[in-house]
Amino acid sequence: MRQVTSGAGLDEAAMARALAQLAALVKARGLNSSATRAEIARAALSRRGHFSVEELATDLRARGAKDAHTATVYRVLPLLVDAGLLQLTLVSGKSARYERAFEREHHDHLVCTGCGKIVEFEAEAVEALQREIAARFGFLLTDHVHELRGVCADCRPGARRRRAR
Amino acid sequence: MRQVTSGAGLDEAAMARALAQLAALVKARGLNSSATRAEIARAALSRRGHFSVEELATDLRARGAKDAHTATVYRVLPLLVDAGLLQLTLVSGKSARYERAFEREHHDHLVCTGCGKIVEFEAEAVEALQREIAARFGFLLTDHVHELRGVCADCRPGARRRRAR
DNA sequence: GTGGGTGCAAAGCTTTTGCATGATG
DNA sequence: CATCATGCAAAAGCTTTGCACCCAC
Repeated sequence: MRQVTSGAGLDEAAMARALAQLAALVKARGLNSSATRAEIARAALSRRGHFSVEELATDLRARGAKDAHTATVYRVLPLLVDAGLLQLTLVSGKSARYERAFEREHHDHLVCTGCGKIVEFEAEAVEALQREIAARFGFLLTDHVHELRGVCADCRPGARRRRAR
Repeated sequence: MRQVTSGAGLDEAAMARALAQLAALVKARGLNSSATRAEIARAALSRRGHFSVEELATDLRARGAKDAHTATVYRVLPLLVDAGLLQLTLVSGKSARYERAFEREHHDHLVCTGCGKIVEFEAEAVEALQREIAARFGFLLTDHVHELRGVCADCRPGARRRRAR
């Protein structure tokens, strides 16, 4: 298994590919195009790591001019997920969190319950087992949630203090 | 890997053991005993499968007499989890769902997105890999969320599409 | 012009919290 | 009687929805 990094943001060419992919879905569904939607997509894809709807809405507000309202963001995000630009992650916790999925490899999460640190990893052996399990019960696997929770080295006794957060 | 069944409810002896375990935690924490709390524990342990807080509260109301209020159920459930009687599960979805953990073996879930069917399975190989992954990053694993989502055989038309992750 | 998209406000749900009252040790 | 537990109501998130208006096709 190996660690996976969030990597840098998308360059303009990649951003264009992402928007094209979104446009394709929009067209396929017979929807209209929209500057606001594209703006939300840009903001979302510019984010590093995991973000909440509220954080994204704040970013959009900071971009000045056109500020997409929270309700609109809520309406648009599922579309971005369907378009493969984003994915929903880190299910534990109250509010939904997203992260970029476009031109990123699949990965799961290891979260420290002490400091909140998140390690992203990819383990093909686990993926294979998941497919095997699903097949064994006659399921066609479409998706999965896999989050490991534990205490990282820094947050364990032996290291120093443990600061709340 | 193998399937795990919810099994029948607890018999009276097991119920007594569960309540004793809860009492032990209560004592350890210097809390008071309480009939309401025991009643909530009984109702929760009598449930089959997965249940929401609201469903449990309804059960309690149906038991007549003493009806524990929803707020109380919310307050008590975490204690039952800490006592090892229940565990939080099926994280996808809006509201929290619990299931009995007392005298049951660990398992994860395979959920059909078509009909909602849930298969509970136990895969030691996956557990081992999870420990290995955590160790590799210096984490002490305390918990995990692992939910596979797919479409079961009954919900798939004879012609089968393809959609792997 | 028709139908989708968005801003805004209000509603909806689930969960948490404050306070007064009642139970426990 | 000093705490803890509970009922009740109200608040507090997070997310969805209704409606009027705007924009794309």
